[in-house]
Amino acid sequence: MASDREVFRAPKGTRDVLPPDSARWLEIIGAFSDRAARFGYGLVMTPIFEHYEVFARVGASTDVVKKEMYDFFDKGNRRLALRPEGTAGTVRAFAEHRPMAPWKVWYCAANFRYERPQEGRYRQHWQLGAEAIGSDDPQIDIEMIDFLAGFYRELGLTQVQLMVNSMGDAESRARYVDVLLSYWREHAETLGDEMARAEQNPLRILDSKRPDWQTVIADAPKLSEYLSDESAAQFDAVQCGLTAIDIPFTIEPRLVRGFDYYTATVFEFQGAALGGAQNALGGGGRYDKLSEEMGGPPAAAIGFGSGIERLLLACDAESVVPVPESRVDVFVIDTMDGSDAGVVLHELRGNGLRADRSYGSKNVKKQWSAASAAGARFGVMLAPREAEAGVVAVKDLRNGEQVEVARIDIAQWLASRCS
RNA sequence: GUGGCUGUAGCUCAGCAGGUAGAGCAUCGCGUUGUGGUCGCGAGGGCCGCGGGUUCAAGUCCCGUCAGUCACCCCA
Repeated sequence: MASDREVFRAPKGTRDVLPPDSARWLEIIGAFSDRAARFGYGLVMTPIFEHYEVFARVGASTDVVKKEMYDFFDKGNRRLALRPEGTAGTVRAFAEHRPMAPWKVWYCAANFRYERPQEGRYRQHWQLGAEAIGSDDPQIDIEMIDFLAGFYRELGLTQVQLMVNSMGDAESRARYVDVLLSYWREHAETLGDEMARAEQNPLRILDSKRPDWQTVIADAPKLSEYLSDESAAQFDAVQCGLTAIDIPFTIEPRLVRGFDYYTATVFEFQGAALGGAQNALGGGGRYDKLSEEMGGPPAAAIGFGSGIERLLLACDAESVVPVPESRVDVFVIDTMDGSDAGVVLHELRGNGLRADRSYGSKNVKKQWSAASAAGARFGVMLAPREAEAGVVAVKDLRNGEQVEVARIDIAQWLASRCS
């Protein structure tokens, strides 16, 4: 593929995040971390790869497992896989360590899926997520959605729509799936060669975007009509809770989400400002049986994941979370051999100032130019004449005014002006 | 995985119907001697994604490939 002269490129579907753009990532992750702390969620970090079977529990009929998993055998012949989503590894950790329930954790992690890349859809993508394991209280569903809705709001996003649905419990869903499947069979002609998919996972067809199916899908039986009393009551409680805290939502009966493990409440935030089909900003739902399937204790749970790359796209579309201007407080210019600058910088940085310099022997003009390019508020020049007098020249780059400050006072002098 | 579109300097793009590459921004230099940002002038930088084909001649046409992108699939 790559000839000898060709430069290496990041693998298909992956991207580098570089400064200054990376500063937006810090801001977003910081905002999430801060919100997580306010909601009582602690950071969890699980391995980037797990035993293949851990992720396989996500569901045998989900594409993420069936055809998108980066799985491999290691040198010890263990079958492993790169994490395709955040929940499975977290639940595995819960099952393994059995922390006190409810276990409320958040993460920021890269996920890997072998699929055809597009904008907002990558083979390695990052998700911010949270999981609350060990409670079936619908109050925690509400808290979870509040967590994520407020996160978007605090970033400044307004074009975000929340869809909710209930997948019901196992019994109600089984009943519904039967009805749905026979409905698809009645319309086998429309579904054509995709009928096999309908047979394997009837729910999957519901959220299809194929235009020629839309009328058939619209008339399909609704899961809500088959919910057990208990499931319906729980779904009601969630809706009431959301209304009570002024979180607008739409009930979307066709929202089924991609993973087989979901039960009861499911939700998804869509970025209205996002073009294209990649408009799901984040989503999640309950997975009340997953812990047991991982060999853990029975533990009802709920969680969500939110893609950082798509979040950035949404931020671009709404012109929020801009790339911050990179600035330093002070730029040190040394007209001698450059070693004094090192000492001064050590002092400045030790005093909490953001300070930088040029490297290598650069003439004074270039150094001042570099100071300006760095967005420095002050330029501090170390030069023989001033050094003899025990002072340094300090120039306010905003107005060009220059003064002399005693060398021993410089850190204090600047610190008091740059806080 | 299926189908469509795109691929030219670091970035954004122009290059008309095939005749051996241009702009803006960025970078660097100069406008002397210890001072930036603004301004003026100048310079460097492109196997035109890669490989093959058609042609006297290809950035420009054809095929393949890689990558990006759009729709489907699926999802964040």
